[in-house]
Amino acid sequence: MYALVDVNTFYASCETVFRPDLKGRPVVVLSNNDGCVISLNREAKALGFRMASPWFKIRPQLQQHNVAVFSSNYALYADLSRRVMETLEEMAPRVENYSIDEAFLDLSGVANCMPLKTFGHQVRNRLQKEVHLSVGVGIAPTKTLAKLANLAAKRWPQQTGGVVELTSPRHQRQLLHYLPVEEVWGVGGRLAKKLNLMGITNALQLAEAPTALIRKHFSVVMERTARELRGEPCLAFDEFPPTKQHILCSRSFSERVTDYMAMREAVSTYAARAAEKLRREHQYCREINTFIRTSPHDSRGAWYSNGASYTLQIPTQDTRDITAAALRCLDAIWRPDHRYMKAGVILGDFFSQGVAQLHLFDAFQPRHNSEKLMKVCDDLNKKARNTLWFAGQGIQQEWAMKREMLSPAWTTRIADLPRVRIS
DNA sequence: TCTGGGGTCCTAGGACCC
DNA sequence: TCTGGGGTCCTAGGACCC
Repeated sequence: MYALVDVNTFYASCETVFRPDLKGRPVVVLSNNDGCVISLNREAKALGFRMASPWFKIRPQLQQHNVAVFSSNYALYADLSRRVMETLEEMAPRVENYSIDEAFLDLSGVANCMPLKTFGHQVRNRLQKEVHLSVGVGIAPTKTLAKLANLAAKRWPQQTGGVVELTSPRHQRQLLHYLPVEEVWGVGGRLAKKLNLMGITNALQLAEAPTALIRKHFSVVMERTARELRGEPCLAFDEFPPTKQHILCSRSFSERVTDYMAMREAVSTYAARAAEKLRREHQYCREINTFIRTSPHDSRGAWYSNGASYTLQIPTQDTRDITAAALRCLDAIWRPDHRYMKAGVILGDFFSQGVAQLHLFDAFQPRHNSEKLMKVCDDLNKKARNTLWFAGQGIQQEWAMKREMLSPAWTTRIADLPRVRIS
């Protein structure tokens, strides 16, 4: 048996934890750059506001309804997420940290101690009391069913008390019959449309469709989803996250970038940040990819989107190598006279140590003392962000993202408070 | 009339998730 | 004026191998 625990309206809830004055008030959280809505609490949803609405379009209505609006504050969300996960780890034998606001629990053995539903309520009560966040709990024999049980717990909080146990086949069929197929985990808009054309509109019909038919029209992913709905586990429980295959750092700019030097600063900054993430994963990479693009919504000027990649001879984790490669890629794809909206750097082809395989006649040698130098940089920046950076990243960073309604870093150190630039 | 069989690796693109 | 960021997995097709 698995449980899926998921924090209700996570980002919006985090913003209210330290602001009791917001109780009962609608709250929304905006994406990076204060672009669009990415989290809304129950009150904001009840007013008819929707996910992904551009802020500039709904701003007047938000003001009119006295909605509290926040820029996203990832330092705060990550810290509250950590507290949730730590609490869950104390309660369940095994925990899979699935996303910033959800975890699967392996409930093996729990039923010997108490009814599973009781356990679900204990989890809920404890998180409410200790972390001041409200969660939904779904319990079922497969991950996909646990997801649906969780959905039901959140959709009918009054009737369910926030906990749904979906262990009996009869209850499973009832719920599946009720839910449209696009609500199933793994079925997105495109696949739902295709399923609907085949006459499969609810989750029960997908569960009962012949495997051969599903396999004929879809990939093995859909077959697994259908089997999971029938109660046959196909998705493994991953207690330890597998090592990443790619690391990406990208941002939209606060204003369109047209200047080559500004773009170099941005790409250098993302490369440095990606390198930092790489070192935190204790990996070395060989492939560096840079992409730049204009806005698809921009009616002025032609749309342009391009990327280039560079493969190093020797895997590296040194910011200097990664930045140099990222800038080489930029030079290959940079075209003047575009209004760029976004750029990013992707690292790939990872190795767990620097010198994986030296080329027989290789002129390239690993940099001397690279690891030590990078460690010094990381340690300094860990104490206080942006203590030390490479000159190429720039100082003014006019293109850096906008976060005009950022909440304070309630839970973390003073050093992490939003930095005020003194010029 | 009629031209093998069995693999690997890589990449681009499409789908999904939060 | 203004529309996020960071990931995963699978498949088809091409190049290449013996």
